[in-house]
Amino acid sequence: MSDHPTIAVVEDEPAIAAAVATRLRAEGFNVHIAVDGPSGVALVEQLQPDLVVLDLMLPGFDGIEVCRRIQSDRHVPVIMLTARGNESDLVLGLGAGADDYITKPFSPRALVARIHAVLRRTHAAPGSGRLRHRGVELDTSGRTGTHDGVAVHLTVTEFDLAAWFLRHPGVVFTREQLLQSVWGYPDGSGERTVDSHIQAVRRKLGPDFVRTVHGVGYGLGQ
Amino acid sequence: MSDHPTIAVVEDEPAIAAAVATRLRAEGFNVHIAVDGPSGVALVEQLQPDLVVLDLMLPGFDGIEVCRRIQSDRHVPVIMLTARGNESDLVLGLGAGADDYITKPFSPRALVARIHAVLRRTHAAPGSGRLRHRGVELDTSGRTGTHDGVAVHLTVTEFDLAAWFLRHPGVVFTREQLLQSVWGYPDGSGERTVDSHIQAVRRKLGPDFVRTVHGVGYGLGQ
DNA sequence: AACCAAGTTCACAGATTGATCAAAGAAGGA
DNA sequence: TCCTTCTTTGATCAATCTGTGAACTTGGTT
Repeated sequence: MSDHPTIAVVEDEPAIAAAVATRLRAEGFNVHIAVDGPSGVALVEQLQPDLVVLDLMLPGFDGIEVCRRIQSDRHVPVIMLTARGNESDLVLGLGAGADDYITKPFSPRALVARIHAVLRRTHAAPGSGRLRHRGVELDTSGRTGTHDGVAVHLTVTEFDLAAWFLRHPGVVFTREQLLQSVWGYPDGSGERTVDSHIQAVRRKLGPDFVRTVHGVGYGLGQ
Repeated sequence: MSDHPTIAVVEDEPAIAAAVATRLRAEGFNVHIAVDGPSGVALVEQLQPDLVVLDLMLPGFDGIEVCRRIQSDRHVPVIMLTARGNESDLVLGLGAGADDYITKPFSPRALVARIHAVLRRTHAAPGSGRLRHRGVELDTSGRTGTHDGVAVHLTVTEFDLAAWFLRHPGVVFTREQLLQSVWGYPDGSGERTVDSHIQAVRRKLGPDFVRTVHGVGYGLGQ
């Protein structure tokens, strides 16, 4: 994690987005903005922010859908922005994994207060011990895993390897890098070792869980 | 256990849920929200909160059912929210294991007061309580245990070890961690000691009570 | 199409780790 | 003190995991 928390703001009204961003930057946050659903999802996946401020009324597809997609990979704290009185959306939003909400119009101060509250809450329990991606879920405290809802048995190495990929989505590692970081080996010991365990992980968590990059190495499947 | 008590709020009206959550957070509680029965049950199982605030009128399946499922694993204090005058539900709710109730509309202050009262009652005597999991039940005040209803004799170490697992469901501990936390030993003293007591606990509380994680240690059986 | 490089699969020997047991040592009560 | 009960420890055996090479398949290049 960085020094200052990173926040993604997904909001289509530029005036509001800019106002929020300015205020949050003044508070010392690192702020990035997206103006519609698809780019919001992309931003969150790329940025891996500490928190997302999400407008429920968005062009493209709506905030509920964004919320769901954001959460499918891993849990990111979400604060929803909503029009007053839109109760049903709220219910859906909280159900889709939002952590809190605030109704428009809101004061910047109120938003900042909520953000601090949510960050305090989620950071205190670091990572919450759960890693998710597609149909795969790992519980790092219990060292258990599920694939499409069914529990799978993972050996220590398999678990560590899978967890490594889940913690570094989108990054491709060479076999040597994996031996160093996952195994802790100094260097050069058998590269087939990695292949073997990749095979085991694929068998247990699905063939597409890890992606092969020919001539380079492996990374988390898209 | 954490510094601040954790509370799960299961309530479908977002306005009420949010109001309650805000108030409770201001009191220093860790608050999580679910908006229907099924996700409520899931939340409680995942979160293992210190207390549950539960609306009796819920979409999905009703609060009584939620209450029953929540309690099946272990006892969690439950405060029910109910509409005034719905006496029959109250009776059912209290029968299903709720600890207290409060009728809508209620003042946040009243709810907070009840929560403190219930927590005092259950937490204050930290040695008095019941721990449950599957067919195993431990009475921490009497230091007695039952397995599938029949009383079993547990030695001090066995009881403490079993209780430790019950208080940390889903978490896997190394032998060294167990020696530190259950035995209070500084380090390095015989790891076979742990094995021996695990064996004893298994013999008395069932082979699946503790789960072995090869290469890591032990955890409460799933 | 043919070729070479890189990735996949498989089986198994060796190593690591866990289960079990017996017995010595400690603690506590009669 | 003696006896009982509990705890700890080391030895042995069984289960499980890891690393490795060889055969085989796939992908990229000329």
